[in-house]
This record gives sequence, structure tokens and C-alpha cells, in this order.
Amino acid sequence: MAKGLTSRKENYSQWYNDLVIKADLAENSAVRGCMVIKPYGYAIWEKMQAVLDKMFKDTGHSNAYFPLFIPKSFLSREADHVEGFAKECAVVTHYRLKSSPGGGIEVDETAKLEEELIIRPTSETIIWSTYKNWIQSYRDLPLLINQWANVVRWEMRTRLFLRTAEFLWQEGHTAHATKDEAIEETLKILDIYSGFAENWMAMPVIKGIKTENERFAGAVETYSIEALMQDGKALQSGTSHFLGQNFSKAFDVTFLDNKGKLEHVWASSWGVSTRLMGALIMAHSDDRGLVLPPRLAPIQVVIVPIYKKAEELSVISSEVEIIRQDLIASGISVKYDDRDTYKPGWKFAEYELKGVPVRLAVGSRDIDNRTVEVARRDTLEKKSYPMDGIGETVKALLEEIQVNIFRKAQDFRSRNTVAADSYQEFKDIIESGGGFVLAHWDGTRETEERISQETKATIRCIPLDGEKVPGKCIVTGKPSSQRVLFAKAY
RNA sequence: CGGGGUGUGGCGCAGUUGGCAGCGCGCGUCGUUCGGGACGACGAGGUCGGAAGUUCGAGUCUUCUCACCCCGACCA
Repeated sequence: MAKGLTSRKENYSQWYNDLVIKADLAENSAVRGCMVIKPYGYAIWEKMQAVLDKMFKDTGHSNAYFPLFIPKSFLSREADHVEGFAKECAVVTHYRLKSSPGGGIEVDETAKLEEELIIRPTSETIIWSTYKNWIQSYRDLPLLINQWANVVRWEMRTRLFLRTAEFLWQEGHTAHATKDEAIEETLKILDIYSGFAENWMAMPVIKGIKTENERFAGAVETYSIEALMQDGKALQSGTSHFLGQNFSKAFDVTFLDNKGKLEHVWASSWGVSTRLMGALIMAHSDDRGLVLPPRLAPIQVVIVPIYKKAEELSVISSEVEIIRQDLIASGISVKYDDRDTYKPGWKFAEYELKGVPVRLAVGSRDIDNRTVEVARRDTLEKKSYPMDGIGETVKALLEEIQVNIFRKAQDFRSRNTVAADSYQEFKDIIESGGGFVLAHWDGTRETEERISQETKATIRCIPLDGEKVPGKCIVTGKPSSQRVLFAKAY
């Protein structure tokens, strides 16, 4: 176990907190509920951004930027929307400070804003008020916009990455001529999210529809991807909303169709946030530290020289430079850590804590044998390989690791996904370690709330894929068209 | 907003009936070490969260206050 890292078994939640701090991903800031994302953590986020951004661009979306501030009146235009967010909004009321008599500064009460500004908790309202001017004809559609931004939701309890008062995300906001097209967009993005989660984060997810209870405020239908964390709790990792005409009606966004008829446009919005960082951390990491999927690791390979004297180091370093070039030529990001201020053992532990997928150690023995010691983070196996062709060897290994950690996560999820056919069985599963539980539900809010109150488990989603076998609700015995996915959630 | 807890060098903590602010880690210099978190010697670093009070004397007692953490209700 890594120094100072609580084990998962001992206290999972503490393990997560320790890991975020010790792996140098983020820390708490002077502002309650807000985090400082440190360079190493931010580097991972930047990789995520780059991949997602390309996926959005490849599907025809463009980036833009809308204001941080939203006039208070905008928020109340859509009734459900305002109700959903009102309780967690930060409000700007003044625009000036003045020196206070007792020293320091205070709010200048004479500088009160005529209309207060809300710090965006999400941007539907400001964006739709803008779209009104952008859209007149069916020729202006579809409008496919994304923005990378920060948003603020004044959460009561926060945790680094998983729930912070301010977080970074992307929010896509699209406008379409038809309902079908908007739904198609909503689902297309859901596929992008699940593809990203599985192929890049190596984290299996379940795509589904949210129940009315869990639906985004202002949406007609909310879709999400749900991942299972190692403690048996579910983490909603991305959402895509079909907004119907709710916002176009609230902001009066209309267009003339090709028959000259005036219609309200159809909308979608979708987002993933820095919460993905939390998902990534919890999906794969162990008691030694982070385990990062090679495709998102800022450093894929670290090389550690083993030496006693300076002369030895210079021989090793020149050999390492050849190896490094070989790796770079294979498209691998490499760090050579030749710092003399830390010892090899320390470095080994450090890079394990930080989740670097592959570590190479090169010492005099290797120079003599023309070998490299290769250690993989996921299995902790160490093996010697010939120096020649090391680029290809490592490249293949990185791919193997990517696949292996995905499979591992997938196995974990299958082991922890069970069907329950009675309420008692359901309760037993939830109480003994949790996980995903597939059960029949009668589709009513009352039953959902009862289950949630009695067991703390909620309906994560109604899965889109998989069998649609009818049955009877585990609580009321009323008919159900398919099993839905329950879990305790983050 | 309820319940619990913590504020003392950068970090983690100790500090007894009130009596010279300490320990470990980290940090700096030097030397020996270096294939799984090395060791020795010397050294730097603190108005004890803040304010008021009690006292000859407060990290310690009293009152007020601020901040943060954990557990619940709300949430991506």
C-alpha cells in the first residue's frame, strides 16, 4: 500500500479523498466547495477535453462562448427549469466595493444592480435568448453549438471532482427543425459519451433514460450514462437531454419551415463535467494509487535510471535517449526522470501513485545485457525486454493495458449486477455491498420514492440496451415492461 | 439547515493541575548511499484560526466569532 493512502477496504471514501490529494490531482481551495485543479489533474482533463472536442467537431458541432452571468429574469422563463436550479444559485447583486471606515473593503450599497445576475448553473436560458436572434428560417437549422465553460451550483456538500460548487464542463445546445431530429441528436451524443467512457476512459457504462424524478429540470426526456464504482455505488457520468420545445417556447424561438409555416424549434442539451475525473479515478485505481488508462494518461511511460555514480548515469542517459526517441517515434508520451534528488524506489512508488501505465527501469545491468525492465501499473508485473524494438513492445503493452483495465472494470460490473425478483431480495442486495440491481418497477413516482426512502437506492436509468422482458413490479406487483437499473448513487 | 469533529512551523500531530512551544515527515547544507519510498551530522522555519475577557502569567480557562472536515436532508 502506498504511504499515507487509506486502503479501499478500510474506508473507500477516505481512499478517494487521499488519492486525489496524494496523486496531485486537485486540492481544496480557500473558497468553500471550490477546488484547485493541479497541473497533473488538469493535464488529464485536457486530454479528455481534446478527445471529446474532436468527437463533437467530427459530428458537426462548433464551439462558442456565452456569458457567465445570466439575468435573473431569464432563469424564470421556463417554470420547471427555475424550480430545479433556484435553490443552488449564486447571485451577483452589486458591482462596486469601497473602502470601509474600519479599514478593508465593503460592498458599496449605492452600486446595486437593477437586475441581479445569476452565475450560470447551466446556460440554457442565456443561450436560448440568444438563439432567438440567430434562428429565423429552416435554413438556419440545425444549430449545433458546444461551449467549454465553468458553472456554479451552490452545493451543500462537496467532494473533489465528484461534486464541487464550481466545476468545469462542456454544454452542447442544439436547435432542430423537427422533433425526430432533436431526439436523434440527443441519442447521438449519448453514444459519443458512452464511446468516450468505454474506449478512452476504459469504463463500461449503461445508457438509459432517466425517470421523471431524476430528469433534468426543463427537459422532456433525460438520457444518461451510468457507471459502477468500486464501492458498489453508481456514478452518473454524462447526460443528454431532449428538451422538446420547452425552451424555444419560453424564449419564443421560431422558424419558418419550407412551407412558410411558423414553428417553434426543437432542442437538445448535453454535458459532461470534471466529474468524469472522479469516475476515472474510482473506476480503476487501487490501494497503491491511481491507475490511468494509457489513452488518457498525461505520461504514458516513465523511465527511471538506476545508477550509483555520475559516470554511470551519463552512460545510462545516452542509452535512454535512444529508447526515448524510439518511444516517441511510436507515438508514446515519455518522461525521463533523471532527478538525482530522489532514489529509484521513491520514484517507483511515486509513479505508481500517479498511475503512470508503464515504467521502464534502466541500470548498468541492462546496459550490459541490452535490456530494459518494464513494469506495468495495472498488474504490477515486471519483465525484461530487449532494448531493440522497445518502442513497438511498449506500444503493444499500452494497448494491452487499455484493454485489460476495461475488461477488469467490465468483470467487476458483471459480478456486481444482479437481478432481483422480490423486494426482500432487492433490499438484501442493496444492503450487502450494493452494485447494480435490475428489477421490475411499475413506472410510478410513488413506488420509486418509496424504494428510495426505504433503501437509499434510486433508479439510475431505464436501460436502452438489453432485454425488454415484461414482469411484475417488485413492490406493487403491477405490470412492468422491462427491468430498470437501481443502485445507490453518488 | 441538523448531528459530530478539527483549527498549534509547508504537511501530519503532541502539548498534563495555566509556568521557556515540542515531535514526526518534509525543507536546506555536507558526507555516505542508490535494481522497491536510504542513513548520519548540522541547520532554517510558529504573533498556537480571529476578537474580547479572567490572570503576575493563556496554546491551555470563559465568552463571542470565523474557517474547514466528516455524517445526514438536496444535487452533475
